[in-house]
Amino acid sequence: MNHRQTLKTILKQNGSSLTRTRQLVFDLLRDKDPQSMQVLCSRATPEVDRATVYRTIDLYERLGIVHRLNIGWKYKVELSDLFNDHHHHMHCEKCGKIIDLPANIMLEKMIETVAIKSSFSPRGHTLEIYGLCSVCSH
Amino acid sequence: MNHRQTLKTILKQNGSSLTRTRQLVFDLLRDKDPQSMQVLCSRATPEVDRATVYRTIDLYERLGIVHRLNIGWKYKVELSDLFNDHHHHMHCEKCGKIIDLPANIMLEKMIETVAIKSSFSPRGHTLEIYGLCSVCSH
DNA sequence: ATCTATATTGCAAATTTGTCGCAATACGCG
DNA sequence: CGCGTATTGCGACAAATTTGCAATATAGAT
Repeated sequence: MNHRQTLKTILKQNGSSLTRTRQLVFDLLRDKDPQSMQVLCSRATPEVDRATVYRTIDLYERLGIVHRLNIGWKYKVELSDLFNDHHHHMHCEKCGKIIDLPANIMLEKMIETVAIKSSFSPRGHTLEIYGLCSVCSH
Repeated sequence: MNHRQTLKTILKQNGSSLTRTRQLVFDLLRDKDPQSMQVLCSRATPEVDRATVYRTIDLYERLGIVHRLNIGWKYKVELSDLFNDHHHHMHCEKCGKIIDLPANIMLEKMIETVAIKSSFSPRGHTLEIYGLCSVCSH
């Protein structure tokens, strides 16, 4: 099943539909990794109103379509693991670059395990590493 | 070195000083784990002005004194590992409870390792697990 | 302790970010 | 095509965060 279909299916399960607007927001999320609402909204305008972008992201987050993460100060959004390989981020505090860190099965397993050990039922997690990228670290 | 001294030293290294105001904000952070700016500001008022609370938290974050984390949608702040044992958080999506998860040496080590393997110099990381707490999961 | 240069703070205003109500429009389904 | 419901735009709000600037506090020298 391709991504568009997946998206449509998830929306439908929720009694919602894949409108032109929602498709557009999805596409904007698709072609660029973590982005701020600021950027997202300005890229969506004037096709889509700011309020609608917010509403769409709200919906997408509730349905697990997007994922919100802290990069530096404000948050950014990106497509969830349903549309992306599960990964984490490393954030260079100097140049601001965001580097994807492919998930490591061992690591994921361990994270899940420690949660379960505390009798928590994990649905997912966010791991953000901050420090200096290879270029900035010397 | 006690915490007050540590704080003072860090500030001094930055050419800043530990003022009455900054001490107060520090104390507010101290006696309650992750809190929103909302709460923090209202607890600080009227001793300290809202704008100053923000400025202080900014400074504290730049200096690694506080740590910002996403709990659901909004963020909260807490003292960094310098003043707390390093730990992660589990966030119950139903009741909103935040559960501290003591750091696991094995896990921490592994996180550091994967970062270094990608020639990144990690200074720290944030791990937030979301899902359902033991009470809400049935 | 007093003085001085600089850092910090409060206050009020501006900006930015996120929400809401509601009438107009688009969508899914028969 | 036509109906009933979901979605959107728009403008107004409300909340959160930032800024300029004059007043005040602080560190360091005397």
